[in-house]
Amino acid sequence: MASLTVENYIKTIFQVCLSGDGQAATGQLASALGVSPGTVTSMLKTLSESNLVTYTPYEGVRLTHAGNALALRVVRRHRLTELFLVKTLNMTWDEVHEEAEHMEHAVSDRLIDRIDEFLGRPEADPHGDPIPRSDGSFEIPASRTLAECGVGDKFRLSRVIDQSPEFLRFLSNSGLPLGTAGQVVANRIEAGIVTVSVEGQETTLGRAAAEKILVTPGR
Amino acid sequence: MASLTVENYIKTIFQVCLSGDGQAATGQLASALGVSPGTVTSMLKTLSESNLVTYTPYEGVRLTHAGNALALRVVRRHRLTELFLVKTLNMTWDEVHEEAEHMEHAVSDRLIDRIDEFLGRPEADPHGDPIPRSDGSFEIPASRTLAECGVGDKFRLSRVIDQSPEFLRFLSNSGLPLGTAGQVVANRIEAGIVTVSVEGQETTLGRAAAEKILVTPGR
DNA sequence: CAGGTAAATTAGGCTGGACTACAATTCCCA
DNA sequence: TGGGAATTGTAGTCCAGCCTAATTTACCTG
Ligand SMILES: [Mn+2]
Ligand SMILES: [Mn+2]
Ligand SMILES: [Mn+2]
Ligand SMILES: [Mn+2]
Repeated sequence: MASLTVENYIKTIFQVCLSGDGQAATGQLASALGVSPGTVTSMLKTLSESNLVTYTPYEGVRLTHAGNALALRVVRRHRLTELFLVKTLNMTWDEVHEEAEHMEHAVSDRLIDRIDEFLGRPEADPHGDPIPRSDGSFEIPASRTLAECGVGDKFRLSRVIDQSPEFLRFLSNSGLPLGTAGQVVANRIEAGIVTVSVEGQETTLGRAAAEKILVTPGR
Repeated sequence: MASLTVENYIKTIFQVCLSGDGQAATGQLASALGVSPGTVTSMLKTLSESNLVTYTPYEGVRLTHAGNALALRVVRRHRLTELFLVKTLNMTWDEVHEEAEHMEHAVSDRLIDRIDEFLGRPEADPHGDPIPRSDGSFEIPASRTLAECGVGDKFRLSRVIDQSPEFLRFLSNSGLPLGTAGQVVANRIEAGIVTVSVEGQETTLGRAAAEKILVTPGR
């Protein structure tokens, strides 16, 4: 059984690898996990001996097949837990991450499978992040950022990259929850602004914000 | 913040004290927690220094006010979690204890309060154990064992002492879930047998089983 | 009331997971 | 292309929780 600490390392390596070049650097892990670089180095040796990662000093670390499977299980527990809390207790998408961060280590895979069934085998969590399936399969739906959209493009808000409670609340308060359908009415790179129309209501976002929002073609 | 280990010690001390003379002995804690007696002794010193218990070597340990408050919070989290799993996922009373045993350390008090509200501020968990309230109050409803009932007594099954999955499943399969109303039709001490009638159906239990079942006056 | 037994404590040791301080490596730019 | 800065790795230390073995205490019984 992997300890809570090991699960957190593996999940973090998974996420850093996904959002980069497929490798995780010691420093990235250290800051993501809130520990010192030396601590990461020694843990990487441990994980390597457990055959969860392949580690090349001064170069980086990547997950083995077993490590990837463990990461997917932890991510699955996290995301299904988040959705479960939203669906049953009406919690909001800015509240659930913190709770799931702890619960992901405490719920059994059996319980998670029941939650999965209860929720009707959902494909995405409250932030639009895809949910790994119990058989270990995992697909990332195609999408682009709102900033990449051209004027006139119709879209559906499918995923949020910046999951800080502040940004999520900003989106909710701006009438932009997950699933929102709308149309881009302006995208001025020089001005660093994207304006969208949602149900007749126009909202203007800064470019940085627009880059944190993923959309699929709408309507 | 109390660690998972500390929470487990405090909860166990609480339970051992309740089911005995108000004191917990080192050996009882060691076997309940599955650790060696020496380990318990050293932890008791730690807990004592944290002012969670008062510890008298060779005599026993009891909870301080702060220790009692912590124990009640852990028990509250455990029991509300159990009931939540039963109500939302239709889990059975023999399945939920194991899950709650882990989740009780992972769910925040804020989340538990929302679960409490969602469930309508229940007074008892799926096993009939009373749920401590968020203000720290805690009452144990009066009851007696089924074995203490006389012939003709009408009862309602209010709580189960032996919470092993096997016993709980036995009760379910015998048509004796929590809340069952019935009547004692025989109680032969010599034979070590108690017979009850539930909805016209008679069931005979051994004395040991009858002592593990608590009832309130029925009808 | 002495001695044996059961329970508890102490002593010493181990592992996982963290830190700091220092040394080595890599990278990047002048 | 050499040297300084940033990054990474190493060494040594600490603490929480656990263990076993040896010792001490308490209790009971003859
Ligand atoms: Mn999350
Ligand atoms: Mn999420
Ligand atoms: Mn339980
Ligand atoms: Mn219970």
